[in-house]
Amino acid sequence: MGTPTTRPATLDDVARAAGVSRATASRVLGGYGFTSADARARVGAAADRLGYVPDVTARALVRGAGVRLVVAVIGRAGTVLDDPYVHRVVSAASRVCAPHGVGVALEWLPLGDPSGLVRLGADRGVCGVVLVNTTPAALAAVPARLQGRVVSIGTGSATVPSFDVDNAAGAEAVLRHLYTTGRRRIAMVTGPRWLVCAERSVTAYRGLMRAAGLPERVVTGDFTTARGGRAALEALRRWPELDAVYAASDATAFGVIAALRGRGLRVPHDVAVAGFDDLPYAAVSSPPLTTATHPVDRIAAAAATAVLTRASVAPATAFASTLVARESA
Amino acid sequence: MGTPTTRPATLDDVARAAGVSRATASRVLGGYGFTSADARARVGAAADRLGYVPDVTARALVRGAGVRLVVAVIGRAGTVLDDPYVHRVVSAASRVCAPHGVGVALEWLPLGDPSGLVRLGADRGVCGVVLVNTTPAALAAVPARLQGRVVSIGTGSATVPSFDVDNAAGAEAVLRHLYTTGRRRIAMVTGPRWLVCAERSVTAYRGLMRAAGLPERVVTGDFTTARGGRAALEALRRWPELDAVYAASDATAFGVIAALRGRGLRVPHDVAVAGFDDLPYAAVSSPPLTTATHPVDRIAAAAATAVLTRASVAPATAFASTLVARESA
DNA sequence: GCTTGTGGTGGTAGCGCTCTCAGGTGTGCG
DNA sequence: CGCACACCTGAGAGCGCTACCACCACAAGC
Repeated sequence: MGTPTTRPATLDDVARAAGVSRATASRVLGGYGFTSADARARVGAAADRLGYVPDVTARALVRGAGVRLVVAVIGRAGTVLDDPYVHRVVSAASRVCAPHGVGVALEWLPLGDPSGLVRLGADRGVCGVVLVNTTPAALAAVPARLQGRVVSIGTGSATVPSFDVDNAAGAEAVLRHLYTTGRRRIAMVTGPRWLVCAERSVTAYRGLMRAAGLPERVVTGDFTTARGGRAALEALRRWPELDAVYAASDATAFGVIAALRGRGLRVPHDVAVAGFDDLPYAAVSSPPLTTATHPVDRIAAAAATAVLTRASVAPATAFASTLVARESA
Repeated sequence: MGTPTTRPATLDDVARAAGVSRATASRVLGGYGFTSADARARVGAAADRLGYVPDVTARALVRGAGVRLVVAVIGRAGTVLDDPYVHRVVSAASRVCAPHGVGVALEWLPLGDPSGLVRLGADRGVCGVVLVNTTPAALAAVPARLQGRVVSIGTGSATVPSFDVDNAAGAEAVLRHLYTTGRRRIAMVTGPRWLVCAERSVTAYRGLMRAAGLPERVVTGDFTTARGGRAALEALRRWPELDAVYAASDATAFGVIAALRGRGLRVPHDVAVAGFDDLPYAAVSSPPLTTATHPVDRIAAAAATAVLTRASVAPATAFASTLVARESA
């Protein structure tokens, strides 16, 4: 339980209480090297009698391990940090890191200038980096010292393993649903065009449309609700006949729905709308949004785990995305 | 800029390059003690020529300062960590901490058993704690070593300063709006009853109803959408005549609206619904939700800053909440 | 006997930093 | 001239921990 003393117990205290040397106590607590059953018992007992908690700071110092994981978000402006997507990444990473005594820091890497990575590479406090919204420039800017400590959510590279949702499969599931429910004049509102992983959805959309002999109708979005609304109006202007919109994110879809309604169109009766992400609100929006799942928490947890354990991981891990058919499409 | 060497530069490297002792370099970089203009110039130049970044780990070790801030969420089950509210607290805290080389860790303190605080008190890696969803039990369990390093979002105590939204003012703004738009049979769906800060809204509601000579209609909720829906049905059963619902959170309000519609009632024509939080989705929901602002980001940033700077702060800081009148009420 | 393990232990050198302390060099003043 | 004082500097002692290394005891093999 731990006697509440003024000063937290140190390894020395534990060793002294157990009648062994600091080295032996360290071996027992660290679980390495040879230790007798007797030593293990005594050190263990002493440790939890004193409420011993290892000092991650000292440990990191001597191991050169670092003490916080940086979630580096690449984007156009500081506001990308407000994206609920980023929130979920940070929370999931934090939950993985907490038991290791590792903290999480959220940082912004301006789009086109990922030189901040150099500083992160020089910072000994950093035990690893999770890149969000990867760009080729960022991948190229990863400093040598960080090799093997950087992972990416989104597209990776030979040296940076990636963890991502299977955008193509998600897009296909949604588009197939639109098709089987009779929609043929389907437009897509994309994510930001510089985002490699967002482009995968567009590629999937184009491929599917072509395969079905349907015309391609693409409008650029940026994952936000506001832009989604504007994109919907543009789509309507260019293709007044459209009967479905596939939005690259749920937030976009909400904007699309609001804009369509503003034009007097009924969703899904006149125009079906589907999103991507399956945000919590998607289930309670009006109408409830048809979308595809995006297991951000599992993705971020896997990414953080990979950094923390430094285990060798596959260069690219894809997480399944499945259709959630509700009422908007 | 920093020449990309294999090993990040240390203070020794900087001192040697500047031709001064480590102590002088430390004084210059740390900005304390006496330093000559000459020394300052040379050390500064050497530092950024070498791309020197102080090792927060070593610094924390010698200062006994800790290296991560813990956001401790008190709640019924592990799932409270998925609350978007918590996400925002973590992100805002992280943004404040990042420049200091401090990470953020998210932890869950089971409701009724805040003994985890004892462990945090023994953990030298922890530089402070931000308590979310404070309970009296948690306030009492704060270990001595953590005194002055713990703040609370929600109600505090003599030793734990608090930062919170002005629930009462927010509730009043919303209820006044309902009243002036002609609603008289107003029910409230509350937050969790054990949450001190949530009870402040209920108290405000009761006071206002009483002052207006209106009957009090209170149903217990827990801030979730699902519970909001069930609470709305219960309210409808008990008071079929009601013409407005004040939900203690936007998430609750969404559940309420969905449930009311399920009963064939129109919002706001038959029943007005207002929430509290002003989530991003509130602006695009259908109908757009009337609610009151909850500046979580500013609150969390202030809380984190207080812990980090250890400056003396007022025992309780309230952040204004203002009405956002949209269409649901 | 001597070697070569095998299982266990303690001494101790740092990791990179901060900060105290003992000095050193002026400058002003009695 | 002596003394106080302000300004500046470097040596060095650790912060708590890990891990390298030397050592010891005992057993087995030649």
